[in-house]
Amino acid sequence: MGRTAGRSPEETRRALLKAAAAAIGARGIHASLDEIARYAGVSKGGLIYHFASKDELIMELVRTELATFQAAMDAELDPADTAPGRLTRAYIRAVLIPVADDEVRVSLALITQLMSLPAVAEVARADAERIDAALAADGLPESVLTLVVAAADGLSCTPLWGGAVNTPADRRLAERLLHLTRHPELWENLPWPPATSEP
Amino acid sequence: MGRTAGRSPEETRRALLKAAAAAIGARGIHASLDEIARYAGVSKGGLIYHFASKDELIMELVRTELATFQAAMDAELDPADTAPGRLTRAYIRAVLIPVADDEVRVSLALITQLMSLPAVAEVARADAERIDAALAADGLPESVLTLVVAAADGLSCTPLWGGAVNTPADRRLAERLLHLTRHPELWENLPWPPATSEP
DNA sequence: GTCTATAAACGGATAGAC
DNA sequence: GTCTATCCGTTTATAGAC
Repeated sequence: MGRTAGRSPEETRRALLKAAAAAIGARGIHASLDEIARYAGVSKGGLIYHFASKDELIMELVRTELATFQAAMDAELDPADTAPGRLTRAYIRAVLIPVADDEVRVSLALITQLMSLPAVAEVARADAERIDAALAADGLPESVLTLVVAAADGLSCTPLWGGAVNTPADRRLAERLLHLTRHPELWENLPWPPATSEP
Repeated sequence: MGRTAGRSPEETRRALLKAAAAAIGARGIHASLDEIARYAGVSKGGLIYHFASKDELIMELVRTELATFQAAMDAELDPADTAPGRLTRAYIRAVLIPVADDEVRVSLALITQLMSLPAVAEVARADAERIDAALAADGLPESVLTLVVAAADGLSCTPLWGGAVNTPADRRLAERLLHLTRHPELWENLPWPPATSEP
């Protein structure tokens, strides 16, 4: 798809990154340069002109993906919301945004494929740590934070196993998670049994 | 590792499947037959004797992995537990079993690598649907089921992003999830706001 | 039942034409 | 700035020896 003529280098680069995301998400990390290039409407030689190696293309793709999620979180941050948990609420909303069903699967497949490369895993780990630290400093009790983050992550990764996303039940749960971040005492004050082991 | 002589065909097959799981989990779906074979202590030719093609090896591996999870769930089913939610409790325990930290990452990497093959994705989807149906018939209110399954899934997939697993907070959450399956009214009777949209 | 040798295809990357 | 042609290493799979 896409023509060759009349495209700026920037546009070509973007087209190549988009093609790489689609190809790798659909066919795995070993989608060939030839495939990616053709999907972007350029030749393999043309791809190599823009990205010196496959590794370079992939690392750029990873940086783009991580930046995209960060941007989504920023966009979901409500400026009017200054209560504890505001960042956690943005995280929940950001994690559950891409409701375009099959898109989720491709996106998850992409990131997991990318994670199989050690260099990528390291970058992603550092990024995850950064987000975790920010969430931990968001003013919510740890027990509530653990719950809502785990549940949001769980909802977002069901397509990994082929499950459906964004069902009515999922949306209702997401709303309740958001509610809990505003009223953490609801969860904390439930009559929990005493912890079973370790002091 | 492992000698060639004095091994029954069944043992060799099992060794090859185990080697394939290790190699693919560690190095991706394109771990070569040569690597897998050497890891199992046989030659590439020997591998091909037992599995006619790489696809056949992989599909067998997938069937094995899915059966292993099912077996874990069965093992976690408490015969003395006849209350509603017994299957869900087994699911939560099974999902959170492999506490051997780095093992989780390899196992998750394996399944996501395998999922990049369409044939595998189809088999896994059918299996997930089967489990979902069983859980839905487990006698828990939908809202509680959705919560505990999502949270358990979320806990189990954090290593995907490089996060730690089985932290004290995680274990505490897991216990609370199990508790909720025995007392679903705790969750249901919380003062939730009315649903925001759709009738 | 397993191994060696080899065929056939494919992948990434380079050189240089246009 | 992009494409063609090509090299070279790797991979799957086969044929046939042991």
